[in-house]
Amino acid sequence: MARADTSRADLVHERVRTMIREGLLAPGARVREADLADLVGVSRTPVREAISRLVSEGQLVTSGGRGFAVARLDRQQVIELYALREFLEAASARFAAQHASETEIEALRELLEESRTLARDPQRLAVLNKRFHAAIGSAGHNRYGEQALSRLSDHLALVPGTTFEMAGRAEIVHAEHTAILDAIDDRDADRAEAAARVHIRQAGKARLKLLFDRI
Amino acid sequence: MARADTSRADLVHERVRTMIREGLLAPGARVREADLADLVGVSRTPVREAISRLVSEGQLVTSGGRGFAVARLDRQQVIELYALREFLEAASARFAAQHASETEIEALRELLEESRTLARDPQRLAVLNKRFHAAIGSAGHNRYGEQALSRLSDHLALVPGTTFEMAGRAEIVHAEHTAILDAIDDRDADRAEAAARVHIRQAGKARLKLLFDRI
DNA sequence: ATGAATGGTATTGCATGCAATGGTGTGGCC
DNA sequence: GGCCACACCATTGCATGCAATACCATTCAT
Repeated sequence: MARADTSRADLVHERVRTMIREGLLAPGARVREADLADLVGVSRTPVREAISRLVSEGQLVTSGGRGFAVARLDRQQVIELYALREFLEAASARFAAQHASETEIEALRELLEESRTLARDPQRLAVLNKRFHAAIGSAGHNRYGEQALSRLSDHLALVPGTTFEMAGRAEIVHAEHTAILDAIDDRDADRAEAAARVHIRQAGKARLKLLFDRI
Repeated sequence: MARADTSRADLVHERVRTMIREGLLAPGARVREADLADLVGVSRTPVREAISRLVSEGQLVTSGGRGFAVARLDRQQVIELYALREFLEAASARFAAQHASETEIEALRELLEESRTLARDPQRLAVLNKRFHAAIGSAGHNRYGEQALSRLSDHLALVPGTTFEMAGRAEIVHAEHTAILDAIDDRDADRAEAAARVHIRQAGKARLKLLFDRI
């Protein structure tokens, strides 16, 4: 079985990522090789490969001497994460302004419409928000940028809560997203980059405020 | 043996990275699990973990149905790499301007001096150049930024040749590095960011020219 | 009652063995 | 002489088994 479009290790890796993203595996939660092996129905060997990758990616940490745990970010890490995100989203927006196809821009427009009209609850808005940023990343047609962004998004999933719980946040985000998309649509790379940067700076501020209030 | 400061998988991973960085493993070179296991003196299990990580990082690719090979970047990938690098180095420079200690700035100054006075051959200059950029990354005190930069540097190692082979390149690089460091020293984040961006754009142009000429 | 020592146990780290797969070389046939 | 088929072999994917370790609970002594 030297071939398989997706190895069992990939399966486990993806499964854990999803579980973290969906909150089934919260920061600090313990992760055991044998448990994962049972859950996915494979032996410990591919599980180890997946875990090894997740540790090197920073999603899991080796918990003392006793197994692994989902990483838990401290305040400083969240600050650093958003500081870098400012640049990565700015890069994405610029690339999208330069390289997005008309179809991709339309898809972005639809995502924006959906979050404005259909979505009310914070959870759904948070999902749509993630999709919007991922779609910009993919519209930039830069493999390295997209991968860096996807990894950063994995790390963001380790920060508890969503800023969409805050009153008025949805409207602000919508306005900022619109500004980014309009700039991309106009093929104005500088403006797209600047708009993305402003957006992430505001998002970071909101996030830290939320984190500070609830801790 | 549930504890070891560095597992055998880490050892293999680091070893391969180093071999690629130092050119012992050129892009396209075949990589076999058993060979690596013999080389490092471990069994195939930790080797597989390391390879799995290297593949997910993009350093290795699964070569058809037959084993692995060191990744080979095409022209488009090099373009994308430098497009992203512009942003990551800009981020690094900004962070360094904001957070570098005086000691770190002094170390940067010394690296610059060394490459101006001591180094003549392209290989040595390329090494010093890498160290300079890595030092800026580390002086920024942003874990995520530093890791993203280190990963990008691994990818750069997959591009053959060095621009320091080009006549007059050393002087240009030195001037641009000086501009970045001066801005960091002045704690002028905007200027540092802009200078880094200009530098990488020029570096990218030089790199593509070199690649185009030799292919 | 509290602290320290000790044995048991949960859990990882690694090696080995086996099966599956795809390429590669060889021989036969047209 | 060229082409196709077949068998072999190299190489990976995975499961299992064993050893080592650090935690945890329990017990004993003070």
